[in-house]
This record gives sequence, C-alpha cells and structure tokens, in this order.
Amino acid sequence: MRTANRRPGGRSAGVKPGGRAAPRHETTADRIKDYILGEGLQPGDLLPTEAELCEHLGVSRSNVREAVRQLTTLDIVEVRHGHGTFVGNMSLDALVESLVFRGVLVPGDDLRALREVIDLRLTLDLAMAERIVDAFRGTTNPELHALVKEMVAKATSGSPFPDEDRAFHTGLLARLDNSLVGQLVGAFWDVHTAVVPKLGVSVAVDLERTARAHGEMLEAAEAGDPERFRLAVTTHYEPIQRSLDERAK
Amino acid sequence: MRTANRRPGGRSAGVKPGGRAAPRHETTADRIKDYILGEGLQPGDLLPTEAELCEHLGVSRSNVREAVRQLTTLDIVEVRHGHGTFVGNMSLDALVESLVFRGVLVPGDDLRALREVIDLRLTLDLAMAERIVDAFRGTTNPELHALVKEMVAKATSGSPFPDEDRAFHTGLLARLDNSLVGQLVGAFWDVHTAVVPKLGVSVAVDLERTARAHGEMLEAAEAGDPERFRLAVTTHYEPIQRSLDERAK
DNA sequence: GCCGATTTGTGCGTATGTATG
DNA sequence: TCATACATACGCACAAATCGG
Repeated sequence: MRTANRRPGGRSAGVKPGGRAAPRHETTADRIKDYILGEGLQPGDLLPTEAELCEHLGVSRSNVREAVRQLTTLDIVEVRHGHGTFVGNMSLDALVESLVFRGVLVPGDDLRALREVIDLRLTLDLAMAERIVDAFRGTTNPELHALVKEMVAKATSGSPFPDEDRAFHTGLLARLDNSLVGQLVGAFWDVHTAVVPKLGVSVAVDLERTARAHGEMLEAAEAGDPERFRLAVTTHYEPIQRSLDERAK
Repeated sequence: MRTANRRPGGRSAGVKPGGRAAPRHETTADRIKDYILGEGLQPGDLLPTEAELCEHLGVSRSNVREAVRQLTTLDIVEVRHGHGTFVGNMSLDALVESLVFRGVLVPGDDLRALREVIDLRLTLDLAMAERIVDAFRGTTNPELHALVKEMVAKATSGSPFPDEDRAFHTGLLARLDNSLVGQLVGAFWDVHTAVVPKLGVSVAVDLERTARAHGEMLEAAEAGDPERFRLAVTTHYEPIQRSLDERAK
C-alpha cells in the first residue's frame, strides 16, 4: 500500500496538479530550500534570521518557524539557540527517528522491525563484499586495527563497544565510491541502539565472538579474499540474530 | 496583557544529562509520541485536537503546532485541515525528501547522488534475488503480468511508465518477509523521479528494453531461476546506468 | 445548497532565555 | 556588568476547511 498523493520532492508553487491546495508552511519550507540552493549555501553556512526570512518571504514568524522546524527535522537546517540558523549536515537522522518509532509501535511482534533492520545491514555488508575487498586489498589500516583491538579488549572485560562497532562498519564502507551505503548502514546501526533499550529487552550476544569477527573481516578484506570476508560477516551477525530468534518464539 | 504565565519553578522534564537544555517543542513531540504509544493508537486513528493537547501537555498551541509539524515531517502524524490530527502511516517520505534535497545540493557532481541511489536499488534487487525467486517459484501473478503488459504497451508508444515501474518493483519485494526492503526501494524510486526533473537533465533510456526486462524478471522468478533473474535485473538497469555514465563522462 | 460548529492554518504582539561583544 | 541581537515560547484573534443538520 502506497501513500497515494504525496509530493516528496516538494514544490515551489502553492498548488499541485490535482488542484489540492498546499499549506503555506509547506511552500515556505520549499522556498527556504530554494533560497539555500539559489545562494549556493553549504552545510554550516549561516542563514538569514527569522525576521529577515519573514520579510523576504512575506509570511509571518509562526509560518517560518514551522517551516524551519520541518527543515530541522530533516537536518536540512540547524538552529542554535541565541546564535542563528545554519545549513545542516543532511544526515539521515530523520530516517533513524522514523524507524525507531515504527520499531516500538508495531504491537504484535516487537522485534520484527529490529530484525528487519539487522537483516538489511547483513544484506548490505554481504552485497558490498566484492567492492570492500577491492578497496582494501593490499592496504594496511592501523585505525581500523586499533578499533578491533579496542573491541576485543572491551569484550574480554565484559563491556559492550557500541561506538567502536559503528565506527568500524562505517569505516569499512567509507572507502566505497557510494557514500549513501555507509550512511544508511550507520543510520540502521543507530536505529538498533535506540530501539533496544526502548523495548526493554536485553539482547545478550557473544561479545568476544563478535569482536573477533570484526578482526577477521578486516584481515579478509586486506587479504583480498571476498569469500573469507563474507564468511566473517555471517559469523559476525550470528550472535545477534540467534539472540533475536530465541526471543521471537 | 498578562495572562496565566506558568513559571518553570520546577522543570518536570526537558534537560539532558549533559546539562544542555532541550527545546520544549522537542520534548513536546516526544510526549505526543508517548501518548500514541501509551494509548496503543494505530495508523489512521484520531488524535486529540490541538487545544486538547495544549491542555493535556500544559504548553501553548504554538508549541504543540511545532511539535506536530515535526511529527508530520516524519509521517508519524498526519494533519487534515478542518478535520483533525491522525496517526500517520510511518512512510519513509522524510528519507525521500532528505535525499532529494541532498541530491540537488551537491554542487560539483550533480548526478553523484542519483547514481548512488540507483546503484543501491540495483544492489538490493540483486541481493534479494534468491529470496524473491523462492517466494515466486511456481506461482502465477496476474497483477504483475498486467503491469508488465502495460509497461510494454506504453513503451512501444513512446510514453514513460513511472507508476507501473514502481508498482512492479515494490510488488516483487512485497512477498518478502522483510517489509523494510520494499519500502526502501520504493523510497529510492521516489528520490529518482523527484530528482531528475529538478536537475533539468533528460535521462533518455531505452524504454522498450527496460519494459521487457521487467517481464523477464517476473518470468525468471516464477520459473525459480535465480541466475536468470539476476541477469534480467542487470539488463533492466543497463539503460539508465549507461545514460548516467554518459552524462557524467 | 446554506449554515453553523469544529478544527486546523495564519498573523501578530509580547515576554523570556541565551549567546555575543 | 550591561547592552544588543536572536531564538524560544506564549496567547489571542481571525481565516480557511471540513462535516453534519
């Protein structure tokens, strides 16, 4: 089922072909986006104050505030209290927040959304295996090895290592010519870490095995062996998937 | 005109451990989300009016409106003018809008974001090949065949077929046990169709070849042949990818 | 088809907290 | 410390849209 009449890309004019009227704050948001594009502003650049935007766009403060709020949600703009409004970094935080809420909303199967997210991470890691090993073949990556070492150390002491885990996976995908994949996987990882505590479930995993699988992935990539890399990826996801499967039934 | 101005003598919530203050509308949005979860509301259910939310949450209407605007952007709630506020259908429209804007923002390489999106669609279609053919093996799917027929007919007459194309791909992935994949691919498709006109590029593709590749994908899936399916997928994306590569040069 | 009740959309004035100089 | 600029927040009045009688 698809959302019938929605206009994801936005529109500069106030009406759409169907004849339906668009709320003013929607068009105001689009006009602010057009302003950013027209001025060629980049992430971090300063935007006009709300008052200036009101005058420039000919709308009220309430209107620009709601438009700015919408753009803030999408990380297209970023507001700092008492300082000003800036162009945002275009992160995928909106996707994260959306998926997190859906993950805790689904009533019947609490873990379905979480399983789907992890399944998608596994799928992408496997699908990118060739490209990753091609990018890492014959290279040395001290920063990634340091992350693995840190993860192993924390695993042996029984403490989790969420930050290193995320940095490792995004570090692997950062070498690709497709930056969207890395950002998506990072977003899915954020969904994972945000949903788990909200569900009140303790997903116990084999920390040491997970940590060592990271090292195996990195070595396989540097050795240029796609098959070994895929095997390490599968091993890496085994603990968390088994933990979820046990809880599901 | 002094009216009841609540004094924040005791802040109930709104401060984060770091000491930094959290904007009120952020906490208001979270409280609305908590209300939805607490009441067990499902997509389409009616929410209290803005006035009732103001009273219930103890904040002003402006604040409620900004919070609702944020939730509207994420498709967590849906507002209908003069009717009411409802729980949204949790689509990935926010992701679409975010990616579309980023796609047109990148200054140097206009088509990079578009190429990444299409590359990701291709990757997901290929990665899901086994599961798709497993789901379709030995089945008959008149509605998908009808879509293919429609696409071929439009292709021979020289007209594009965006709606049928999208419906076909999401229809294939709808059979999977992972609904997130289908929604993601649909979102990427929307990004594609929204970005192309904004960039002012006419991505000329071989319509007939694309249309026939859809039929080949469906038949391969029904025949239970993953390799044939993957080949059809690759053929399907060839025209658009070549068109993009030529433009990128 | 009109009317009125309900609900969201918009504009405006004002007060407050915060960062900068 | 004070002054200025700005974002944040509140409250009200009116406009526009929707639905039911």
